[in-house]
Amino acid sequence: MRASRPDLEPDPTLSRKEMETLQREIADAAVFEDRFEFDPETLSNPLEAAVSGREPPTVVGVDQSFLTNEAGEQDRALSAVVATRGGEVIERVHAVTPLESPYIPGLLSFREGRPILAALETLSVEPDLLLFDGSGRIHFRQAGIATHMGVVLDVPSVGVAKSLLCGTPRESIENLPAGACVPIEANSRVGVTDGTLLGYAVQTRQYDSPDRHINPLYVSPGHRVGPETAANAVLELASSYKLPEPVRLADAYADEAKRDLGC
DNA sequence: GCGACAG
DNA sequence: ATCTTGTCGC
Repeated sequence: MRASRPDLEPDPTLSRKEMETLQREIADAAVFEDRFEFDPETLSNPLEAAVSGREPPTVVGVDQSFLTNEAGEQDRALSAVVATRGGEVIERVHAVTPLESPYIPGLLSFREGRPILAALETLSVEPDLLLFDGSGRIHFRQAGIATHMGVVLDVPSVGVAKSLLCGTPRESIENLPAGACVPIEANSRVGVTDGTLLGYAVQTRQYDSPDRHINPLYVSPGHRVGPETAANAVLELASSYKLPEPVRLADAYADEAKRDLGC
């Protein structure tokens, strides 16, 4: 698949100031509400799809690993993409590209965006929904990597982060029961009116015993998906593990492909 | 000036 | 992200 807005692609050579300006453009172009054709009830349930007479949507997970050179420094990114439909893997692709930018909190898409787009260009199926490891709207300028990629490709996307970049949970997120969702609202660190709903802390799994507990995921709209749909999609797609299946599979594939290259 | 900060 | 053993719980 190709970019529908190549002018908004993350350019690693931009100055920090220019990157932030581009992110505000991305946020302006982003749609943080449902605007897609597929039936969200059929995301991972083939039976629902059969009953509704529609084929399940193609959900694609994206993750990265990094390769080291002889000197022991990270010099390349490996982007892994796993496409699923009705709970089954239908295609896997990956791409290795040179690293062009360091990791800077808030500017992740300028480090990982190009590699991701390179991998997605080799994907033959058309994604109905893209899942990224990282934030979407939960971002200083409402333009996390899921939002940036979703806007550039104009495909519905969701951000799935393991820790909270910014924003404030409306209530305690300690030891939530499986299935629970707690709103994450904008605070003074986010460039939008305080209290704006940015996403949800989503508890996909939880231990039974009260001894130790699992932390929630932080789910936010990337593009063309509202916060409720994003949270429900992640709950729907997380069958047996904390991470939604497409992301978990992409995570494993990123490591597998890395090993096959000898680290 | 100080603190905070996805992967 | 990555470097890594043991350890707790089902």
